[in-house]
Amino acid sequence: MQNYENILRESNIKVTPQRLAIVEELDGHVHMSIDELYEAIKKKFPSISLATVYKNINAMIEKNFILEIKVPRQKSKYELAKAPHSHVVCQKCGKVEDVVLDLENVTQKAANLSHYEIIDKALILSGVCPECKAS
Amino acid sequence: MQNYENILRESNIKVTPQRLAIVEELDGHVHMSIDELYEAIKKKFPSISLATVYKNINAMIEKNFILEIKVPRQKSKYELAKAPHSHVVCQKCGKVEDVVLDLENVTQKAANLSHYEIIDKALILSGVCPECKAS
DNA sequence: GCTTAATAGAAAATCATTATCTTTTAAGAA
DNA sequence: TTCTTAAAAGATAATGATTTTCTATTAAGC
Repeated sequence: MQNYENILRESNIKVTPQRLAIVEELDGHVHMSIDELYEAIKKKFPSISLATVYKNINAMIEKNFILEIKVPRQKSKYELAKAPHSHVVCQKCGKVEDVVLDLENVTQKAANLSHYEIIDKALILSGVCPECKAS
Repeated sequence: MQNYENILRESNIKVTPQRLAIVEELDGHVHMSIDELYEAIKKKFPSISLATVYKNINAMIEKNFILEIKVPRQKSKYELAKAPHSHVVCQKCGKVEDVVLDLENVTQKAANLSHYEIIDKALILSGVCPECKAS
């Protein structure tokens, strides 16, 4: 696990134990919903408020330190911002995983067709994960 | 505009004037949020309930007749299901537009990497539309 | 250690969506 | 066409999700 205290400070995010806890949870679990985060952090900070989790998540989203993943048929999941990547989601068990894809061509094509200046890409592929396929 | 009455019937969706109104609105506007739909339909059916709009949208989503588009930083938009395509969204004015892209290679790559069986794809590209770029 | 602006926490408020209940209606059968 | 019935509409309440408000606490620079 990295030294998130300094990374947060460099991003101009005031460092609080609650925020560190959120970041460390995300570091360990990669993708978590608000409820999963809240439950996990309550173990360290039993008195933390759900509103605090929301406020901190939103603050860190604004600083592009955390990303929100809007998953079909699920509540959003959150992850630490890192190298751009896409997501696969299992329609059976709900699991979300990263997958690194080159979207350069597709993005270029989209820019040409739409005349938009493309800044961000979000690709979510839904299907069935290997475990659910097997069972 | 198509004959949605028959298309709905073929999809085993009971045809009501309210449902036809929803479908016709979507046919005319392509992408609409719940609130836009509700406001538009109230002009034809002043007594329609927001709950009815939700219930009908959800019923038609279940029949794969309508699709939900989860847009970053916005409420979901809805569209009539048609040939698969992707979306571009303007971060300034919020407009959403269709763009037809070939995701075959990318999907294949994702399946290979993740070992998921991919069933659905959702690609949203965010950026700045030509109009907002100009102004 | 002091100062201050930002944050945490608790609770309430707001917003979004779904459920409940009664009345109405679409659609097939008679 | 009328009858029958299950489904849908509309009104409202309930639930769920997220944000706001307010006060006490605390991080961080001086």
